[in-house]
Amino acid sequence: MTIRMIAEKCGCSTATVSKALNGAEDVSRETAERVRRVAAQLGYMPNAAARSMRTSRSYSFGVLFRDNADTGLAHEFFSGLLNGFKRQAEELGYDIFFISGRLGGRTIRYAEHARYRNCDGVFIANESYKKPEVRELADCGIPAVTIDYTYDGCASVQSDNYQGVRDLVRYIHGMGHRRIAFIHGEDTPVTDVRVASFRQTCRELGLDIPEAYVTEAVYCDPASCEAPTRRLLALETPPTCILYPDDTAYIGGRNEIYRQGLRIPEDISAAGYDGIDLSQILRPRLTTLKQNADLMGSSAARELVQAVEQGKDYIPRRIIIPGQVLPGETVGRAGETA
Amino acid sequence: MTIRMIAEKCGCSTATVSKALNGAEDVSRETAERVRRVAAQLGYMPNAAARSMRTSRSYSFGVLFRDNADTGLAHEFFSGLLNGFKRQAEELGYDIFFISGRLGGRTIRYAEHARYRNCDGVFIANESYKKPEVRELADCGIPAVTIDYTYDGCASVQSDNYQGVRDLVRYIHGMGHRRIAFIHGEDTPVTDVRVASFRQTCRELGLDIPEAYVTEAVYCDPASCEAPTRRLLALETPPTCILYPDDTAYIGGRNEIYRQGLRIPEDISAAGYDGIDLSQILRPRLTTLKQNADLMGSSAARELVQAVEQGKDYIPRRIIIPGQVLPGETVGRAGETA
DNA sequence: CGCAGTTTCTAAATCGTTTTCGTAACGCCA
DNA sequence: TGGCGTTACGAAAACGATTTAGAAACTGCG
Repeated sequence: MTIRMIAEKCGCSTATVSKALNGAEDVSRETAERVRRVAAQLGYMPNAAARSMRTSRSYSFGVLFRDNADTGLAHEFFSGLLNGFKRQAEELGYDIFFISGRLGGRTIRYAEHARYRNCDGVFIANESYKKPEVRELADCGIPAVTIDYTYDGCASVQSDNYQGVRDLVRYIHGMGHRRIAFIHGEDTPVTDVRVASFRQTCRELGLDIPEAYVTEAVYCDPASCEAPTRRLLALETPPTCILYPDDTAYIGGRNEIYRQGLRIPEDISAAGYDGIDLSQILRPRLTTLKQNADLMGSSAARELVQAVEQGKDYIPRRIIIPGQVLPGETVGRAGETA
Repeated sequence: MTIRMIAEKCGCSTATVSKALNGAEDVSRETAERVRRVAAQLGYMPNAAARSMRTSRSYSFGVLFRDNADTGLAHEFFSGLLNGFKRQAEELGYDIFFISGRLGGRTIRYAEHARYRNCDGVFIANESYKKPEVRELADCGIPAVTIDYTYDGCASVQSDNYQGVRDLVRYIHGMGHRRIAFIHGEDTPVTDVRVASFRQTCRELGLDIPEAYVTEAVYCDPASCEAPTRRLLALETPPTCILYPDDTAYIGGRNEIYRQGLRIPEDISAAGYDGIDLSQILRPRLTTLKQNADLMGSSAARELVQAVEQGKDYIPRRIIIPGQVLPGETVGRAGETA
């Protein structure tokens, strides 16, 4: 079913058919209707490749997700991000495909891949922004939106990690806790923000946080939280509440706490981050901060469409999406102050 | 950078450039090398749309994943499936994009979407195979591979659910259990196979399974497992081990078991299905059956490439991927027989 | 009737690649 | 020299859409 067949059946030219289907001005209402009727009847679908070649618009977005580790899509935060992006992008008329570093047994740079597929925009999430190859992609002239990271000249959507940690700490403080520890994730820009917010918020609240209370583990790696948890519990004045890098990592802490014969939250309180399903399934229900991954994804899609359609006029924006404290049962009321 | 620019710079025709880059026979080695050198130097990338139009091959696969529910990608089994498929497809030279029911604010049938994008093959996973629209996609002439479901004329990759349940039950039987209950998922073809295997295996083992031992919950829905678990534990002769629909759903059972003041595995044993990360993180570590999602995905990609490249000659195959019992700590040794 | 203006349509070029078919050049042999 | 086979290359035609520039038809007006 090409445009030519419709033209023949309608007794008009392909130009007219094209214009009729695209709602151009200079085609009479009757002709337009006839063309559309015939097209529908023949089950016509335009050929994306042909259209793309002529218009140099593919109506597709490339998505860059970490492809090495298994954690690419498995993590609920990122799958939520992708879902939100996908849904909104499709609603606005763009399909999405994955940008990868391999194609046909050969290694290919991300930017090459994006150019090869002619994508109109790229969505960069869950990749190491330090890699020069990623920066090349962000800078290669194709509009891009990044997640939780700012390149200049590039729009970004960021989870409000500063306010998130702040809200969480204030909530915990409001439950009476004065000795709060933070086992944070490995060194990344996001971690920097969270730790900075933690320290600043504690300062504002007049809490004295010993250095030993701020320690490092690995995101999504429960085992990495066991030793830090053990060390915290063994301190002379242990914390009354521990913040974990994320909900998944919390499991490691929880295992360690139980192993020590302690109860949550009676003996020690704990909080996670992300607000994935798991956190709400566990008993006691985890107190955590829910990141609005879906909204982040859909905002990114809307922003990317703006960037594409405004072209040169577009001014990159930074969109901050707030999270929300999800009070669970793992942060109990602490009676006394430290 | 088009092929024409390379031609000019090399002083030859576009035909020669094309042939040189594609490794055709009738081009001298020197010319081929010169062309390739210039192409690399200019950072040439072919235009996928143009190539696709000419060859009517897009080197892309459409992927159909359930897009309504949130569970689309969040579930580790499906994200594993997708990851495996994606990696292998890209290795073989195919990009992947998502087929969806919406495009540009309009509703579109899956098959239309697939035709629009000219994809060379489609990968159908995690969708209700009962929907006529899905069947239309599978039948629309584009080679397709389905997961855990057989359409005729269509290749499929299936997890060996029969053997999986069988292995799991035999493992549990080997641990001394004689009263085994199965809380299975909602009515789907996969569930049918698992329940059939459960009954048959029990029969082979000479176990008498009362009707009340086989009951229904909902996949990935922990809450749905609470009541069935409660009912099982309240029976006059309760089971000594309960199989859950999947690892996630098990959490609901676990919560209920703990609420009753019982211990796992001392008082009651339990097993999951899927072998997602969560199962190995929990303490006690969950005894479960690991489905090899990654291998299923990559097998599907290989099979789809076969189907595409063999064309008419291709004979659809059904590929069965075995799972593996992951012995954890939730199935204990049962002392006596029932 | 002639002219200008408007509406509706079409011919043809174009996007970047692959592929077919033709042919020039060359070497070889009789 | 003529004929033949081989090798290396190029001209040109596709693929299916959009778009530009212009033509045809019609209207209205003096």
